[in-house]
Amino acid sequence: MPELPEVEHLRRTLEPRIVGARVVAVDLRRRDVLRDGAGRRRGKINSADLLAGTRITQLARHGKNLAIVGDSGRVICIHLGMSGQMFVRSASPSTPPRRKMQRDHIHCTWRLQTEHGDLELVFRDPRRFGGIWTFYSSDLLHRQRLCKLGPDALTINAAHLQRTLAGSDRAIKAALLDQRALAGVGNIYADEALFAAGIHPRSRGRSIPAGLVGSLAQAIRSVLGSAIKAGGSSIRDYVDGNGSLGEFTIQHQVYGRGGEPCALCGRRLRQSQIAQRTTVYCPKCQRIYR
DNA sequence: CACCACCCCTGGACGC
DNA sequence: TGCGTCCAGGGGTGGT
Repeated sequence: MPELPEVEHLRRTLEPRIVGARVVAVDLRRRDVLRDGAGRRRGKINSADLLAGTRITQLARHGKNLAIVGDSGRVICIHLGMSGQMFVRSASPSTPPRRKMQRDHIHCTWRLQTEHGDLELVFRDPRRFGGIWTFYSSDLLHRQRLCKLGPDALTINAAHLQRTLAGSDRAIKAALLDQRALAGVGNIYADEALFAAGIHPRSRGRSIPAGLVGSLAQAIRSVLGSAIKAGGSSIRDYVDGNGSLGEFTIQHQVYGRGGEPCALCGRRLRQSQIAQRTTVYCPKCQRIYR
């Protein structure tokens, strides 16, 4: 399940391969992965909306969103949801015949001309929680979509996190998952950052001492930063821009380890539901502030 | 406004 | 082996 580190690693692996490439054709196999604000996109779509005819100039990321910018000014924004993948493969000489039943879950492909030959960029998403948004300009991407998100979690500082949490009555875990407050943290890294900062996930935001909010901001940056270095967590469906599984090197301290002993104190890690998400924490190392 | 439950969707794990 | 059931979760929507 891709969160910020996986999307950033994806951006870094795609960038050297596709920036500078020309998009010569787009094959949209499933229209309903195209989104427009809220739900499925209505109305006509032409391939220029999906960057056909442009040269890719830039890959950008905010939170879990990946933006691909073309020299026409147009931008597509990809969100991987739970099971989305973007990867590059060598282009087949001719388009294979489309089967009646599409079972590979590949919803869109872009044929790219590069100085090293033809490539195919692929968007695949079995569970279809992800999607593709199209914009006429970077400016519109920001004004219509990214403006709804909080600051990127990699750059979060104590002052901003403090401001966000100041009036919050809800569980800190729920606040960290709220992309309007902070963009990029998902279930895995929320649990890991709270463990690293020694804060119980059910603590109320407003009750956490300011100094500890600073430690939490630091923990968020640090947990995300080391996950990026390791190439993402590679749980389940994640692959990078080359289609490779990640390193599997990240040792999660709490995520997915309910019932196992805490790495610090040896107590059994507890598991419960907070904000509709499975949450794992150490009842001894993580203090609750009510 | 703040917060929360529900829903979308599929593959994989598990029980029988 | 095969089938049914349950579960994972990001984020939008609608209710309180």
